[in-house]
Amino acid sequence: MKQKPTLKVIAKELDVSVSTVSKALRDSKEISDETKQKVKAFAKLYNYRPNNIALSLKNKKTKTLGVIIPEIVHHFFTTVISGIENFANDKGYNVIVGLSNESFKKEVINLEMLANGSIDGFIISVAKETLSFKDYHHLSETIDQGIPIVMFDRVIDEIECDKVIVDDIETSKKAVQKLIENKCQKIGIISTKDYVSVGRLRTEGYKNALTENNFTVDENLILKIDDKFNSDDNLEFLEVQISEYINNNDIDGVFAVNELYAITAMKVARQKGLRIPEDLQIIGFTDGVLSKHAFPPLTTISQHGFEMGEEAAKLLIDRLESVSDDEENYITSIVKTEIISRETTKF
Amino acid sequence: MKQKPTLKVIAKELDVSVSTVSKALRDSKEISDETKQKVKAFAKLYNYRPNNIALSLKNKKTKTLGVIIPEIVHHFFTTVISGIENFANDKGYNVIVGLSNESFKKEVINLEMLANGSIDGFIISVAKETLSFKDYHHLSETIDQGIPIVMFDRVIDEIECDKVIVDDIETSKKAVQKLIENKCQKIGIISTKDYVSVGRLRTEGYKNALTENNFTVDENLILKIDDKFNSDDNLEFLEVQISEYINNNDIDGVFAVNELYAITAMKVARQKGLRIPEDLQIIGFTDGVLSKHAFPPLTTISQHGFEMGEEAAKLLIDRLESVSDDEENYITSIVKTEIISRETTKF
DNA sequence: CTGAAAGCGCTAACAG
DNA sequence: CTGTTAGCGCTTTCAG
Repeated sequence: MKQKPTLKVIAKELDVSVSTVSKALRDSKEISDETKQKVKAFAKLYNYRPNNIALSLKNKKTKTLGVIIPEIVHHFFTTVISGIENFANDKGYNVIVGLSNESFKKEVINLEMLANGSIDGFIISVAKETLSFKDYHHLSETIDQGIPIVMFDRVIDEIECDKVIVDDIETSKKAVQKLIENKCQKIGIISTKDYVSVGRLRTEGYKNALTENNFTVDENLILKIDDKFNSDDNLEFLEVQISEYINNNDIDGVFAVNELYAITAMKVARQKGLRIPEDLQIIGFTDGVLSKHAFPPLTTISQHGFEMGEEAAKLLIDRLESVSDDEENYITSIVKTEIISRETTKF
Repeated sequence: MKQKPTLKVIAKELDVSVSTVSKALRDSKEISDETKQKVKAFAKLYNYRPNNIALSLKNKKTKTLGVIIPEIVHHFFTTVISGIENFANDKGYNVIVGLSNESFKKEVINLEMLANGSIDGFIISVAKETLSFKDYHHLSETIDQGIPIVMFDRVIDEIECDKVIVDDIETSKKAVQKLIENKCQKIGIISTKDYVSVGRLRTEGYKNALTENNFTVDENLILKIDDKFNSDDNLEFLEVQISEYINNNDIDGVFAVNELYAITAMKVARQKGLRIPEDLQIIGFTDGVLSKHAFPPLTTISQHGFEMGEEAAKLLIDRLESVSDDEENYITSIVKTEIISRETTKF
């Protein structure tokens, strides 16, 4: 087992000083070509690589980003991470991921663990529990300490920071619009509780589309699923809620706020003997594996998670590397969505 | 924006030395209760937290694990990460993820980027390209440098290190056995090219089951999909390969080496007018969202990714924290699998 | 052109 | 009981 060489050992070996080695390797013009050659050759031979930790300590920056998400077993978040990784790596940054499992406490712990020098900034999608508690002190405190945060997807209006979102209202409106154009008469929405910003906004878009088309908004047609916790844990619970909803309401079109809800609605509807899309048209949100491989393949709104990730990483790195502290100059970036028409809608 | 306090500022503020503060905070018995009280109160007030980077530099360990996987947009890997995170966090470790995108080069870069002090050890599932190139120098070199590696799922026999795998041969045998018991007469397998260890082994298990039951092994019934790259990128290619295979072979049972292959086979078979499970029974490998939400829900082998992740993290942390360097004492841990019977098999 | 020294934040051996 | 010092690996003045 051969140890990693340090500047010190190279210096000793070559009988020069540490600072000479350091300078030679960074091609300082203070150093003679001869020594440079010698040092570089030696360094290459022994495969010298500067120690990241030492650099971090010295430079007060780690070149790593902390990403905190509610859960990783989720196609959307996973594509976002890909986007972040992709952009960050190109810029020489690493990515540490922390999972909150939708828990406020775990989110706080993760944040604190990483805020002590491990990372330069955060990219975060807030846990449902945090949203429902409305306790954001951990977030404002880290920003206060000079660690920038970029929020994506589930954002908090009260916190000032860079954000990347989808235009939930507008997008949802378009989806419902499509259902209306497809001759649906009674259109429902399967959403989340209102404290989840995306659920609230998408519901708003749904309502907007209805009123603009002179449909009346029937609150009974708005199902707000209660799943504070990992949705995989209570699949059956989800199913009964949706099943009840579909049985009690004679809808012919439904907009679901995420893939899982859409898929489940489809399953339940089929059990009830409804044909899709003839009897019931369905549009989901988030274009993941489930939608693509569902039977029939689901018409859905593509959220472009990869681009969101890239954009979030870009905003964060820009802020980290900008010389000026434009504290007030926060930007919220809206990434485009598109409807991918597959087979759960007539057109 | 209030700066993070350091020992130094606390020391100055309280007019004691840095080491006194350090010792007081760690409850050293060298320090008087009075000073301890004072220091701790102050530290709490200003929310002091030791700087991770400084600790890392001092201790020569970072308490973070590097996880390198081929792609993150993949349910199995994602559950493994969850397992790793879960175990690692409990032990006070963080997790950095690197994605190789199945590329040899990116794998090497990721490894090198992190091996320079950023992490204490690696957990890795090897990229397909690396497997096919058979170039493992980056792996042996990092082990050589004293950085332990734990491989999972896609492992390399030639490299000595801890490993976490599933008993692919035995498990696949059981799956095929089930098909035989379900009265399938002509059973095929949809696998990967042989350089992917799991594909090779699962094919071996398939053959074993057949011969043990006095079936003849027909090489035509063994489809080896060629997808060096991200399978999402060439879905259609996958589909034509499987479609051709199903059309040319009159099989009534098929074992697919992963979810996607199984789902695709199902889709293709249905297009061909085959009823499932009446005309064709299908068993997949890896219990992910696709299998669960497929129509009909897929009978599959649960690979227990979460447990694999936990086990990998455990092996790595054990090795990191063990005093003795049991270089030779590598262990390969086999995690159990189980067949989850759903609706693509008769029983 | 080269080296000594200081410092990033922290710990620990050693003096006092 | 408290402080000084050295050192982790590196960069960067500042002297020489």
